[in-house]
Amino acid sequence: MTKLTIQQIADIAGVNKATVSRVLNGNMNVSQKTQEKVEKVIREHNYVPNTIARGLAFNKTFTMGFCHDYTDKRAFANPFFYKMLQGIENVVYRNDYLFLMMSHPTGQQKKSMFERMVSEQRVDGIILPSTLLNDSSFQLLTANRMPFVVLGEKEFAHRNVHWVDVDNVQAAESLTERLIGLGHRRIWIFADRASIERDKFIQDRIAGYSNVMAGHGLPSFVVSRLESLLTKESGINDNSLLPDAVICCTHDQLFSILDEEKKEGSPAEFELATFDDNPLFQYLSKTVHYISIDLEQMGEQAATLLFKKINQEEDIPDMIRIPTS
Amino acid sequence: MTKLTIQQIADIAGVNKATVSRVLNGNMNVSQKTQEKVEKVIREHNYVPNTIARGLAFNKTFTMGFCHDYTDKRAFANPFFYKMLQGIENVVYRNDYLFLMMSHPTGQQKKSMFERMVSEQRVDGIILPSTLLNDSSFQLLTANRMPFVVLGEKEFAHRNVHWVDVDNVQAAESLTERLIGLGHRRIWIFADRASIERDKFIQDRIAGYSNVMAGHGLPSFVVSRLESLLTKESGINDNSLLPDAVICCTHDQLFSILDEEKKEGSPAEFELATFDDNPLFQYLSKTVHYISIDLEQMGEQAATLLFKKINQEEDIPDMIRIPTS
DNA sequence: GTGAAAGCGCTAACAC
DNA sequence: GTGTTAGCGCTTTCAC
Repeated sequence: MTKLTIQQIADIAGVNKATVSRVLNGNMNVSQKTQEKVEKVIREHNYVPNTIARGLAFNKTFTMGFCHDYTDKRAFANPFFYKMLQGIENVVYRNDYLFLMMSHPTGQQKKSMFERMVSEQRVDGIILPSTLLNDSSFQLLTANRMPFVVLGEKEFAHRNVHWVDVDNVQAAESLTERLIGLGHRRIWIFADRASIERDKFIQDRIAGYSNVMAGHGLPSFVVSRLESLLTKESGINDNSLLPDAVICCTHDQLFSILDEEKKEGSPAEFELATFDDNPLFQYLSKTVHYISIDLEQMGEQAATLLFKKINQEEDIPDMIRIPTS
Repeated sequence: MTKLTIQQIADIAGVNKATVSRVLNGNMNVSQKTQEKVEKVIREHNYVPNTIARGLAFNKTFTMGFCHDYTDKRAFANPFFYKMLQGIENVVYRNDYLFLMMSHPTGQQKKSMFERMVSEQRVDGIILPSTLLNDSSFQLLTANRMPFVVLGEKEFAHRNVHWVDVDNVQAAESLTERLIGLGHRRIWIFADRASIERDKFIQDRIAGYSNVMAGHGLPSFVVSRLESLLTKESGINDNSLLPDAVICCTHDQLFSILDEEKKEGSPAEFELATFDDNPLFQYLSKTVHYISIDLEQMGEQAATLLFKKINQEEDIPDMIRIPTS
């Protein structure tokens, strides 16, 4: 049994292939009787139309792509990343599209799958993480008139680029409120100096933290040196001068504190908090407070936005912020 | 600048589109002069042929797919998984194919992307993990004459299925040799009862371990209860009756031992060993010996095998075993 | 060596 | 309501 074509179905049903096409596409100009007859044949023969040919006729692929860089292991290690993919798929489904993933490894001489997919027009639109948006990928996308949506922090400034990102200010606010609610008063925030200047999301997190601290009449402390957090090296013995809780802006920082504690042998006397969950947390001796981000919603928003671009709708928001909980 | 077609290139170059096609496909029936002229136009206009149309003419997609189940987070959490994808891409490249990934989540009512990709013939072949091969996926693949290769342990017995797997016997042998080389003599192997009976890869690992132990005149101990490994509950105080090294057949078991040690507060006095690396290992207080598997090679082998099937070559091996180091 | 024309499987504009 | 035909962008006979 070789793959059936629309012509064969038409022959079996004793109609023209155009009629079969009409049935397939829910065109109303078909009599009840013919429709049922054709549907019966389709069902009995398990006929599935060839989307390649369909795409050629429509000049569409009915496919949405997601691009990742698998040299960036962090994303994949995060199980919530899959929640986001799930969110995208939900929306892709509703639009009867296919969803596929492709790679765009950094630092390769040959064309990445991303570059090929875009230049060969194998997808109607692409979702990509902000880490992959740079001059060259932007050029490629626009030169090929490929609609795209970016996930993550907005580093690459350009008009006509659409973003979906987490609301980091709000996230930091909620997290700080939570720690205060737990009775903490000497809450510090830990971020490295370079990223404070460079990364918008770090600045947002610090801003959210400061807002809440100020609102409660508490002082803010932004520290960027690991040593200042640890009793021994700071030489401070008076615990009241040290934090009772530390918010780490990134997971790397959180782990650096834990590593240091392990080396010193004695756990510092403060609680830890950070953004987003991590599968490692359950294996740690210390409890880590974190604020979780609804990545499924983030995926859904990104896909919805991309469909709007694909369908050339008006009034597309430049940026969507996902709240946290 | 809208997307160029072969016809436009032909017009610009002042030749027939068939000639352009011949140039694109390296057909030799083109004069040196014409060829250079056409190539120049192609280069100057950055023309990339539409693979969808190309595929329609060839009745091929020039695309290889990889299917995963993102409800199974283990695979993705393992950074070496990407080494495998890299291996696949290497081979896919050499064959001038595209490579894409799709999902096949378990327990969904609607058709998965995998099911759609297969039934709509969007790929020429598929690589899938053994966890996803079952009666229904097998049916679908064969009904659509879709070539496929399975990665991982051979659970689903069926003629005409091709597998690429790790050589678990050899892996266990190397690991055991290593531990003996480190001076260990009372080496035990830990595997849960159900999987000893059910899983071929566990049986292979135990076999490899037993071979080497026997070869050194040492006794083999296969244990499947956690308690028998831990001093306190076994009530044994004589350390010489307990192991000095334990090989865990799975990472789950390794972590169950670590959890138990943490609860008891005192680390057991034996070393741990297992198969395959894990990003968590560096965060553990205890050193874990492991044997690493060349997943890049595994990916390459799988893709090579799949191309052989796609090209309907003869003499395709049913199964390829990847050695470990 | 090159061009003209048919065809891959499908959709859509136009007849009837 | 249904059939006919042209065409999506490409490859591939088959002429010349």
